[in-house]
Amino acid sequence: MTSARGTGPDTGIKSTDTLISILEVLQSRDGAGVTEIAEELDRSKSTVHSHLQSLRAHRCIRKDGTTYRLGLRFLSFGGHACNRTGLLEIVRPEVDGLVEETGETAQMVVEEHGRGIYVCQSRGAEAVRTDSHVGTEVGLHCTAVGKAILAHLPEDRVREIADRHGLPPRTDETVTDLDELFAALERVRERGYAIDDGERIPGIRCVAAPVRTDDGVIGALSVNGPTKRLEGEYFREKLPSLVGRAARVVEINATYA
Amino acid sequence: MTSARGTGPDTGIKSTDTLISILEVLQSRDGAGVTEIAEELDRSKSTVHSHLQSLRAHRCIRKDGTTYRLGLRFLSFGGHACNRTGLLEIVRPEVDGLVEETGETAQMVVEEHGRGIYVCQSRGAEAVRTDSHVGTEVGLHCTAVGKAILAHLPEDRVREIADRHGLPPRTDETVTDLDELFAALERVRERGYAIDDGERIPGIRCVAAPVRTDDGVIGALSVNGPTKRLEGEYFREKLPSLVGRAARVVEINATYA
DNA sequence: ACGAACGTTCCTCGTGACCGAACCGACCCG
DNA sequence: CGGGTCGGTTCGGTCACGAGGAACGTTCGT
Repeated sequence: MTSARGTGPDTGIKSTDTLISILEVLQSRDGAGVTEIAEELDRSKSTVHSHLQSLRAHRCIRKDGTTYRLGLRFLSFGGHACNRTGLLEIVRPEVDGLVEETGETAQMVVEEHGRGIYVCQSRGAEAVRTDSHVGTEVGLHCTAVGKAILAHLPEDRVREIADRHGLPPRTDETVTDLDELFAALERVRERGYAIDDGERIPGIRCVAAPVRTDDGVIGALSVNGPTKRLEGEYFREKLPSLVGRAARVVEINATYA
Repeated sequence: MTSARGTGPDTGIKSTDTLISILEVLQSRDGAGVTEIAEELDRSKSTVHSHLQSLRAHRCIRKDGTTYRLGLRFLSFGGHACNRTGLLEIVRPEVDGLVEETGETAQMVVEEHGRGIYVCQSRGAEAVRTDSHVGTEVGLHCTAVGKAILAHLPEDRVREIADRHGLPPRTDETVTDLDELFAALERVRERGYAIDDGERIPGIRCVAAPVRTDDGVIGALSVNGPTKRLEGEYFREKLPSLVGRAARVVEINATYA
């Protein structure tokens, strides 16, 4: 069984391990007190307290009364991370365009360390409210964006990712078998786009197209919405063509920038 | 002069100090190598290296060939930080609305630790390209959003912030005197909105309105654009009324959520 | 007014962060 | 091809410093 000290890897600088585990607790609870964190991580209150003090001195967390919360400084770090290539500038108009054309939710997801991260999202007026937003992490095997990305990664890379993160089921529809996943990826390559039919959230369908440059896949664009609105010819023909076109525009702008 | 060990405070957990200083270097350079970071921070290569290894194991940074870069995981932390109240959900439509009405750039800025951080931004087709994006940090004294926020903070809080961060000049127009700043804040309170006329970036004007709830100011909304398009009655009357109306909508939705 | 629960401070001990130096591999010269 | 340079990576000893327990202060609720 895994150690009582959270779930993170125990490697390199130990203080960093505890630091990150504290951040993870803050993230999972939307803020917490010293005792709460200490118990969760099975560490002394004083240890947690001094870490929190240090993080606060660096403006990484904020203290509202007696509860500590993640700070906005991480947005600053993260913003730099995904804006360094000017990617957002290129992506936003296309994501907004997809929302205008469909009225649903559209987003751009980028792969990093075998996980998908939303870097841009736009929601239509009638769009369903999901819990996802910029910064949300998703597994690659259970989302359309994920499969669109995986389909264009080298096979051993896919195995490595599946090995590292597993294929945890999110709903009854989630692909949990590696061979089955590879078959799905083959279909994605044939069609040029990926779909997710309730594999992450029941009742939610999603169409995604990969965004590829000379460096390989840099991410995927997608539109998602309720199954009842996304069906028939619209779901099978129109939506893939809209998403695909947007993805190609991003590709072109990304390669000449 | 300042110490050779970066600029951060030396308090609490020392490893955290070095960790953050490394992140700061990565941020300021858009990625860097081990040696480069070690020299910048005046530390041994091995120290920097083990920190980088550790950060990478936690998916906080990525390694492209031989250069290390900030990772998207920070977006995940930051996203949680600014989305916990559902604020973004409320703000985005208003920011987008302002862009539609003006064609310029609009944004929401939130104060934290005496600095302003962009949590939402939208750019019109004709909007000027500035270097700001979600996650960008700005000083409060030299921006319209900042002054809109400061104007509704307690006076001692303002002094504290000015004391901590100073009033560094960004352009010839920047307010650098504390009394002058207080006078400006008084005008902001009278008018209900704040302006920035080239105080941060020459040739760029900005109109901002505070967003206040029972908890105090939670941030400010603003529109900015080139001086030549933002002038006369439009700048003095129309724009403030548009921005103010959007801010009030956010206020209402934020208090009943 | 009392007790409980929590955040904060203090102090002591054992360890892990730091460094220097050696190692390795890539790249660039002649 | 071979030597040199520049970068990243590995290794082991040392001593500052982070961990932890206990005591203290404060803020609740009753």
